[in-house]
Amino acid sequence: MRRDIFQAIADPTRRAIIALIALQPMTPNAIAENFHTTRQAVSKHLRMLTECDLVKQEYQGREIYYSLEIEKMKEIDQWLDQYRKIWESRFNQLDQVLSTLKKQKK
Amino acid sequence: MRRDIFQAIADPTRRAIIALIALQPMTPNAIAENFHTTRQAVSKHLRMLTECDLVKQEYQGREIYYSLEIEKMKEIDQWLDQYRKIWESRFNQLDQVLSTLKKQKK
DNA sequence: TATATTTGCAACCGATTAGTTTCTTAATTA
DNA sequence: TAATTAAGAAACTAATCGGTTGCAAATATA
Repeated sequence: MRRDIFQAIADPTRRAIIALIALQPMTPNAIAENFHTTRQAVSKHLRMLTECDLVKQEYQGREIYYSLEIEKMKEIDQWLDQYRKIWESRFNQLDQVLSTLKKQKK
Repeated sequence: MRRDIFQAIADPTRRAIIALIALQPMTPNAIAENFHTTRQAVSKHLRMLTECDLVKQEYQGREIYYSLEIEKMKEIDQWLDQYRKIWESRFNQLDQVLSTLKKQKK
């Protein structure tokens, strides 16, 4: 089974779960109330998110609180970095063109 | 068929294609040479990437040059923004704790 | 004009996915 | 202690995915 962060965020329900538990830790039941699926389906998503370290569990009696492992999200940011460099350099090129045009006007 | 940018970057081959054509426009044949799959499989990936506007085509005779639509990559960056806020605020909180400790030492 | 090259599309195949229902385990509460 | 509640695991299903082979269309070249 492929189990990386890019696979994890590919599913819209999982992205919604991530957004929910980013705000505060939640139990599977509480999370499932926000979706039109069964608790078991949410549980499977949580399992996958846990397996790729995007989410951590905290046991409290028979309840389990899930919360976002924000550090893991940085991996996406790091991957994006190579492309950020590209769009920033393009922006700078545009900036140069604009300032050259400005100088010519003067 | 689901066809959004998060689905598009979920596959490792597609991420590799994106990285390749970010550097310079390439034809499907040239791209396929870099992978252990058929040209047709690459073609299917390119079709999907094109359908969600991550890639643009430029026709040149019977050849088609594919290149990255860097603007589209910003969408991931924008989605990440909500989480970037979280990890930056946590960092600031840590920063505050550290500076408080420093003051107490003095 | 005949042949070769570049490409996309359709049909098919096995594996994976996202969901369901059913069941078990463990903790709480009446 | 018995009933209830929270959660995960297993088995199943329909749909999708990533890949293949075979084909057709369009362009380039001999």
